[in-house]
This record gives sequence, C-alpha cells and structure tokens, in this order.
Amino acid sequence: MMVVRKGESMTQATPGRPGPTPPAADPVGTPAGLAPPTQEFLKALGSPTRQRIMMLFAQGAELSVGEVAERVGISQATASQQLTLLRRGRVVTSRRDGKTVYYRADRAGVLAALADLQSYLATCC
Amino acid sequence: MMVVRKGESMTQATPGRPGPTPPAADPVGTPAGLAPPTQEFLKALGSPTRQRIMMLFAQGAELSVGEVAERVGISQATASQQLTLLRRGRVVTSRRDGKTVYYRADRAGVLAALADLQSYLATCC
DNA sequence: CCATCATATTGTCATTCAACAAAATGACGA
DNA sequence: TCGTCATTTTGTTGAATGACAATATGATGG
Repeated sequence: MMVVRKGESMTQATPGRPGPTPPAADPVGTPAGLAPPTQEFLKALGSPTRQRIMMLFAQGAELSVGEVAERVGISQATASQQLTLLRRGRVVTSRRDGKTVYYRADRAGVLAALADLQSYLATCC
Repeated sequence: MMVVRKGESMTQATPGRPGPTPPAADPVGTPAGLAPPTQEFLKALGSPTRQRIMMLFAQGAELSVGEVAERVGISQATASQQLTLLRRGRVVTSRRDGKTVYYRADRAGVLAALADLQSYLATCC
C-alpha cells in the first residue's frame, strides 16, 4: 500500500523541469538510449531459466548443449534456443569441437554490456 | 525418447566438475543466483518502452504519470503500469503531491542492483 | 556413400506481456 | 457532501515468449 504523505500541499510541484519536450538537437556524446546489443544482454539475463543456465558456467566451465539441457532439466532443443539467446546477448560464446558445440561465459561481452549499461544509467539516473 | 547421456569419457569435455547439482548447504556469501529484486531490475530495463521512459528521468527530473504518458506516447494507464514495473525493479521511486504522483530515478536502487549484478556475473563468468 | 551422433531448426501449444478503454480509488476544493 | 481531477485497477485483445516433439543440418567413422 502507498503511504499517503499528506502534509505536502501546494500544487507548486514540477521541480527540475529540464525542458518541456526536449526534442532538440543531439549534443555530442548523448547516448539517447541503450545500444541494441545491451538490450539483448538485458533480455538474455532477464529470464530465470537463462540465469540458471549461466550459473553452470562458473569458473570458466565449458559445457555442451546436451550437458546444459540435462543439468538444467530442459529439453535439448530448448537448451539450444536459450543458449542462442544468451549468445546474442554476448553473455556466452560457442566453440565447435567435432560434432559437439561447447559454450562458455563471454567475459569480454559481459564487461562491454556492463560498461554500456552503467553509461546509460549514469545518463538517465 | 530422451537422450541418454553417454559420451562421458570424452577427452576435454566435463571440465573441473564443479559439482553436478550442488544441493549442498549455502556457505556464507555464496550468491547461488540473482537476488529476486535484481531479477526484477533486469526485467524492468529489458523493455524498450521502459528504457525510453527512463531516458525522461535524466538529470534527476521528476515527472508525473501523465507527463510520462504524453512524452512517450502511450496511454496514461499503460504509463502507470510500466512505472509500477520500474518501481518494482527499484529503478524509480514515487512521491505523492496532492493528486499527482511524481516519479524519479532511484539512484540507490539502481546502484544496489548493479552491485548485485556484478557480483552475480563475477560468480558465473 | 551411409549410418550415427550432436546440434540446430521448425511447428505447435500454453503462458506471459504490452497496450488500450472503461471503471474504481483517492484527494482536493467548492 | 459532492464533483472533479489524477492515478490506479480491471478486463480484453494481439503479439511475444518458453517449452516440447519432430525433423533437418552438419560432422565423424565405417
């Protein structure tokens, strides 16, 4: 429930209005939003299943699609799909060894996404 | 029929074996996963519409639900819902002034979520 | 070339989500 | 108290998502 703060009174709000409808020109270095790869990153990590998958990759572990499927308790097809999403979000990378495809955490991709995310948050917050 | 897991003896697969299904006790400070508030944080920022909303709160700007709706180009009801999701993700806070509810970025919440996220990523990557 | 194994893709279904309109809640002011 | 305004909540609908089974692709060994 919302605390009904009453003593505030006066409609004189609208404090730091940075400008009504700032559609103005775009100064150099204005992110304007999140880079698409970072959006994919957020979506990738936003799913509990994919978060669980990521926990398997601790300590640089490298796992095949089948192993991920078994440990997480999902079908092989689902694991492949979710790993594809994680790869699109630059959270994992894949490596092929014969018929087997091994996935592991993509440290560089994660760091890049985090950097972009922090930059975005520094702008909007 | 399920795939019955057989290529166990393969060479470099199955790395350090960090423990198949670690059901064990939870040592102090082991994240084991993402905290629920941080999951909400990721989901909150995973939506393009909500990302656009957040851009309105740059420089500590404080906006009413109606203003957010107008600037983003969504109905007032939708704005209220999306702002609720952002609040659940600790990305914004709300303040009531008379009939109007003002939202602004929740710096502390964002920093906390970022810290937890980094801790999680440090574990799984 | 053919068979087999691991992965990827396709098709389907149930669930969730984003958006809106309409109605309910809550807060002033007359 | 009553009416009005801003917000929230409540349906409802179409799109996106998550999961699976079934099939297709690709690589390796015979």
